[in-house]
Amino acid sequence: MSRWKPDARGRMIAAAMELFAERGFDATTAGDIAARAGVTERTFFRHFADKREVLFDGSGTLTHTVTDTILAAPAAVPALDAALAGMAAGGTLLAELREHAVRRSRIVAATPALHERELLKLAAMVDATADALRARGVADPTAALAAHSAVSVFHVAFGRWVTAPEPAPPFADCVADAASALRALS
Amino acid sequence: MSRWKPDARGRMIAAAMELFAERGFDATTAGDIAARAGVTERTFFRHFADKREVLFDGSGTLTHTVTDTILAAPAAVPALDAALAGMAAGGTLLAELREHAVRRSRIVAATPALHERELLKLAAMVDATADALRARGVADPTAALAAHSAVSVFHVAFGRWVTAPEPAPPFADCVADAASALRALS
DNA sequence: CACTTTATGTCAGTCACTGTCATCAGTAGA
DNA sequence: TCTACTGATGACAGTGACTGACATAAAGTG
Repeated sequence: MSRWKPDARGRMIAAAMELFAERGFDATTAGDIAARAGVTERTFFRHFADKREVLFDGSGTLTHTVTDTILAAPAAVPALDAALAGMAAGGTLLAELREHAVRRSRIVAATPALHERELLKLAAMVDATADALRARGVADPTAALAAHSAVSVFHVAFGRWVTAPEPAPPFADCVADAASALRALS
Repeated sequence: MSRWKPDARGRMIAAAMELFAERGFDATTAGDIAARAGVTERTFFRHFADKREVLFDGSGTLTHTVTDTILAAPAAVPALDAALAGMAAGGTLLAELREHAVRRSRIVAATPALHERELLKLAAMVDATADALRARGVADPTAALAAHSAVSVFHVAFGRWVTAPEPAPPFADCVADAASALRALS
């Protein structure tokens, strides 16, 4: 018998999602989340750098999947195509947890502070994508612009995917639609 | 003789820029800024929604210039071209205050919290740009993607413009360079 | 000259977040 | 088995961002 119940981190994430959905982000204190998870406020801040981060626990994994896919693409694949393949791969990660992704996105959309943090995570994805492209030999500013474009496609595709009525379309279809609209621009 | 010295807002902005540059954002309290500007902390928060906003006072004007330019473009101009024209127009606004823009961008780059807020302002520019394009009859997802693309070009162009050695190139040249790299992607 | 509006000061309060120290289960080594 | 040592947690005090409520007085308005 261990001293503490296991998966305190997971309990805090679940508690935060519930409380944010029930009362909203601003009306929920860090202490509230901690109490529902059965820990102290101090423990909450040991796991999460700030109150917003509790909703963005998987963003590192997502970005990692994206860059792995880009780096694994054959060298002949053009920059934008490689980046878009990364986005599609990241999407399959989300698709496994659609219910969670939808609930989470509703909470984020309802809270300016969380929306702002989401933009930071997307920017981190842009940077990581650009780094991966540079590692493939793509020069700036092409690498940066391809990364921006691909993440914009991901962003638009994600927005359509989470708001689509059930049964949800495959995430890859949303990416393909947005990508073709992007290519039609110029 | 008036009761208060005029332009409290401008004094607070100047004081914040000085203090952030001297000691950094985190080591500067709202009270410090207020004191240097000759007001109280409460007055600071009456003018700025939070400590970060003091560095983003002109962002509304910038976005407004962008959308005005987009709406004023002839109807025959394609979506992406209209959006890029808006970005170039916004750039001329910055070019008038290059010294300020450069100092400000250094402070923002050195502070994660300010970088995050800047992303929010860019996202607001994306939304406003997309709205302007929709008002021109551009449908989604094309409007959203053209807006994202144009603001990405602005972002990349701005980054190159502020870090360019003197004499600085015209902002419009930076936009043109980034735009042609964007078009070369697909 | 009243009356209102506007920009500020004052003060108390909540809450996000941090530093520090104590506690104690589990683990590794003597 | 005894003894450090490690790691996750609790307890607690402190700083600073931000808010609400009320007071004040210059400047505008009739």
